[in-house]
Parts: sequence; structure tokens; C-alpha cells
Amino acid sequence: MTTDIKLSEFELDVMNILWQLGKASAPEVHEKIKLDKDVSYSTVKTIIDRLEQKEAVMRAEQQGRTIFYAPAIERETLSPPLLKGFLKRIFAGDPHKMVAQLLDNEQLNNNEIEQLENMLAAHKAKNNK
Amino acid sequence: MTTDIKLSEFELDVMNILWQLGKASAPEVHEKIKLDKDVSYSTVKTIIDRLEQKEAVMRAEQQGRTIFYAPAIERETLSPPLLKGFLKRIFAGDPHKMVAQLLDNEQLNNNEIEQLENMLAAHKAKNNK
DNA sequence: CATTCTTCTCTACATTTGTAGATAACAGCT
DNA sequence: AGCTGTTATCTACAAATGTAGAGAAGAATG
Repeated sequence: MTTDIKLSEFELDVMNILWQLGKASAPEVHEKIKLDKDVSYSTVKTIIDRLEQKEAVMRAEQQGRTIFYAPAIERETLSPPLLKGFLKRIFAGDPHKMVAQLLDNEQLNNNEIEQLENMLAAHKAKNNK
Repeated sequence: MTTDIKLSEFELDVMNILWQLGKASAPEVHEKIKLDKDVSYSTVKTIIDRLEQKEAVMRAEQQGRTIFYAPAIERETLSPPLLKGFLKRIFAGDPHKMVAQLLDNEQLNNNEIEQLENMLAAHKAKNNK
């Protein structure tokens, strides 16, 4: 019952910005969002308000009448259930399918692939312990 | 233009069943869905109808008055854009974050990890070519 | 064939989501 | 103090989504 929070795509876009910046005012978030799609300030502010309602963001600070918002939930808290659901829905719960596609889509260079290999090796080690 | 198709969670659940079974009647899909959550036949049928509307499924066969539906879109067609969006929203576009979490959440045994390692090796080889 | 069962079709509705305008209230400048 | 720009608040609305009942229509069976 803890992480029963459900965020929409747009809400996640905003969360992402906040996770990146740590905290930001609504106009700042608007600016960032506008790099991707053309929406009005009001729209963005509404999303932020809803996130506040859902207790996904909090008012962290205030300068004059400008409110700075910060995430009230960490990415690491949200992502596990989301990844699980996504995996299930899109890849029939099979991690291999997913990694395969990841490799096909993202053009990872050898360096990056090696990092992944290291991760795997580390996990194998942990399994064996 | 082509794959500008947008499916909801529930719709994806149904697609998943169809992808698994190849084809199925609405009552069959309902039965499968009920294993996970308790919804009425009507609800499931509505979702199927919407999928048909969206041209994600098609009527493949008819026995008596029972219609058998089949996917009109393959998982492999849908998943790349979805994975991309998901990666961006949930993991700030960083595949490493995602794989790390995948390893943490899914308990992969060494065998499975080795399969992933092979995949990576294959990709490295391809990169070098 | 009359009845019952199954599946489909149609309609409906509350909630969530994306979208934004109108207006209020404060801050900064002249 | 008055004006102007900025940000917040409030309200609204269409579309998408989850949900399901009522009723029709064909299939099965006594």
C-alpha cells in the first residue's frame, strides 16, 4: 500500500525533470517541457498541482511568490513496480526479450556494452555467494 | 503514420494474451484476464472492440457466433517505441539504470545471466564489424 | 419447437488525462 | 504610488480509459 501511486505519462515527464534538477519552479519546468512539446504554462502548472495532490512532489522552497518544487518520491521508489508492469505487458515478462530489444534499439558502443557486462559479472558473483 | 498506435494498459493486457495464444475468443480472453483481476465479460469485450477499432486486433475466424480475434500488430512492432518512451520517462534514457534495476528485481539465475552475456558479446562483435 | 445458454452489440457513465483560459495577487521598476 | 510583468489559483472541457448493464440474436438441448 506504500507505493500505490499512479502517474500519467505527462506527470512522469515532469517528475523526470524534477529528478534531474532536484528542484525547480513551475516556469522552469515549463521551459524544460517546451523543449519537447509545445504546451502552455497553465498546462504544466496543472500537472504539477496534480503531482502535489498525489504527493509525488512537495513545495521545497519559496522565493517571493515563486514556489520551488522537489520530488517527494524518488525514481528508485517508483521504477521497480513500473518496470515490472512494463516487462509483463510489453515483453511477456521475459527480461531477455527486453534486453535484446534494448540492444537493438539503443546504439550502445562497446564501452557501454562492457559496462553492462561488468554488471552481469557482478551479479553472477553475487549469486554464487 | 504507421505505428502511431497508442494502447492503454488494459488494452496491452489483452494484446498480451492474444500474442500468447495467437488467437482467442472474447470469452477466452475474459477467462485469462480473470486470473489477474475480476472484471466482467462486458468490460473485456469492450476493450477488444476498442482494439479492433484501433486496428490492433482483427477478426481471424468465426465458429457459430463466436468470433476469434488475432493480433493485427506484432509485439515486435509495438515494443520498440514503447521501450524507448519508457526508458526515457522512467530511467532518464539511461539503459544502464534500467538493466541494473532489472538485475536487482528479477532474480535471474546464472544460466540466464550467461545468456544475456552472450547477447552482449554478439553485439560487441557486430559493432566491431 | 420452446427454453435456456452463450456470445455479441449497444449504450452509459465515472474517472483520469491532456489541455488551457481568466483572473487574482504579488514583485519590481520608474 | 502606479504600472507592468510574472507566477499562482481556479475553473473548464474534450478525449481516453476502465467499467458494466440491458437486450438481441444465434446455438444447443430437452
